[in-house]
Amino acid sequence: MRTTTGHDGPTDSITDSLRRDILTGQFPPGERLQEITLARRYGCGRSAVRAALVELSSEGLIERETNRGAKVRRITVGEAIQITEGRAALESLVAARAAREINDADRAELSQVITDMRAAVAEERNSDYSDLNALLHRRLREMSGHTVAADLINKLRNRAAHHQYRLAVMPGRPAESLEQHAAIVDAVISGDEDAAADAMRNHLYSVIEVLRRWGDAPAI
Amino acid sequence: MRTTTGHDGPTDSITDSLRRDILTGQFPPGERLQEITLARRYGCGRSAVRAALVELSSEGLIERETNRGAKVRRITVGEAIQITEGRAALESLVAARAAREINDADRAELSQVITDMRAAVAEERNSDYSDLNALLHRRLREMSGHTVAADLINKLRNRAAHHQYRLAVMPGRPAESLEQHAAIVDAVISGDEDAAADAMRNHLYSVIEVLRRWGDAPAI
DNA sequence: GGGGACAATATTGTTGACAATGACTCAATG
DNA sequence: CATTGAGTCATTGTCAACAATATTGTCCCC
Repeated sequence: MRTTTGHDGPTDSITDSLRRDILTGQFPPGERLQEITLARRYGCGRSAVRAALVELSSEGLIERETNRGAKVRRITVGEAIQITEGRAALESLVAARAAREINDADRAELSQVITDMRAAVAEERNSDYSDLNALLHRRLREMSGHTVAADLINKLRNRAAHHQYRLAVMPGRPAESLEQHAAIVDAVISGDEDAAADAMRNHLYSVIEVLRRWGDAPAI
Repeated sequence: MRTTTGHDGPTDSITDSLRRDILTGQFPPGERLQEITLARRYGCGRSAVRAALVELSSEGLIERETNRGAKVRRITVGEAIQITEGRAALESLVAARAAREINDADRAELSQVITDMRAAVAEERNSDYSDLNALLHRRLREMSGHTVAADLINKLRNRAAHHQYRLAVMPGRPAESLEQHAAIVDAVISGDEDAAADAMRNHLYSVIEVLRRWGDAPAI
């Protein structure tokens, strides 16, 4: 069951519901997050909401001022670049580790993802490509077995989610990033740790290049 | 004023007090953190304690289970290695950025830190050397201007603090790490981004080497 | 008409009580 | 003697009321 408000009820924690609603844009950057309003929205008391606000604040998704409430954090392009630089450092580590730990089943799965990506780009199914993109990065994190880095990357991805989204709908961008993803998978499959790290870093610094071009002409 | 319990009162937040008490070993790994006990200790209500627990949990310092309370997380050697690998990825980014942003005042300051380090090692003032070590890394983060990476590194350092401490009192270790720190500073001062990143990575992977040797013979 | 003091309102921070959940004790039973 | 069950206890999760604080609006005086 999924309601139109975008939350499933008390099955998952209020923190997860609120995080999802922020990431999906139900609460745009800068929006005030009033405790009593959120409590009514999610059908719980203020304490649960407060716990969620504390947690999301430490994740960098919202900012809280004492006695002045919480609001959705507005991520500048400059900060999005720093976030992606951090991701580049950590995801290259993860890619190298995945190349070391790879097995045959994982090799087949990664190849399949690239195949699906090519199809999605060819047929201009941008949404599917975006999903496959997330899937590829997630599976690489899982294969690496590096839980510490994987956890940090997850939080960083969330923080820059808005900017990442704008990237996915940029004309010509999927085709460009497809080749970078293919290079990453090639390196991981062949077990070349250094090449995997380089390919991943190269991919994310190309993302940074796009963000930097946006820096001069901010949109939305 | 500083009491024997090691907290200053309500001047700083309960989160900071609790974090400090965990890092200084007042609450050893595995210790249960009971809300009502902490509330009495810090002279506040349970809600403030709960907020602190939520935050420290997301920092990785404690683990919380629903309806079962919180306890200080026990960091295995394996996890300490992963944490240091993450730090290596992020601190090498920071070192490179510091090398790019360096100015003359910072150059003089970094040189002075190395000079002080040499003196501390020569006179076997291990505690002083440890402080200078923290100072050097912190100043490099500040000079880099990379707040995102600096923040993540801070949290990672906290998580592995216990293991780092054991490292500082290891015989012969300060002398070894001194040369690595000197190499980092040399590269940063000369503005060579790649060399700075390499030197920092080299330093932290030498830390990992020590941790790995400990893995076979865990102490304390 | 403008500025500052002051009251009114709205919102967060805190406390205390109660409900819900899990762990433990101990006896009864096979 | 081990096991299972009910009952008890300790602890966390939740809620509602109250206090503290910031914001807004109003009135008076200049």
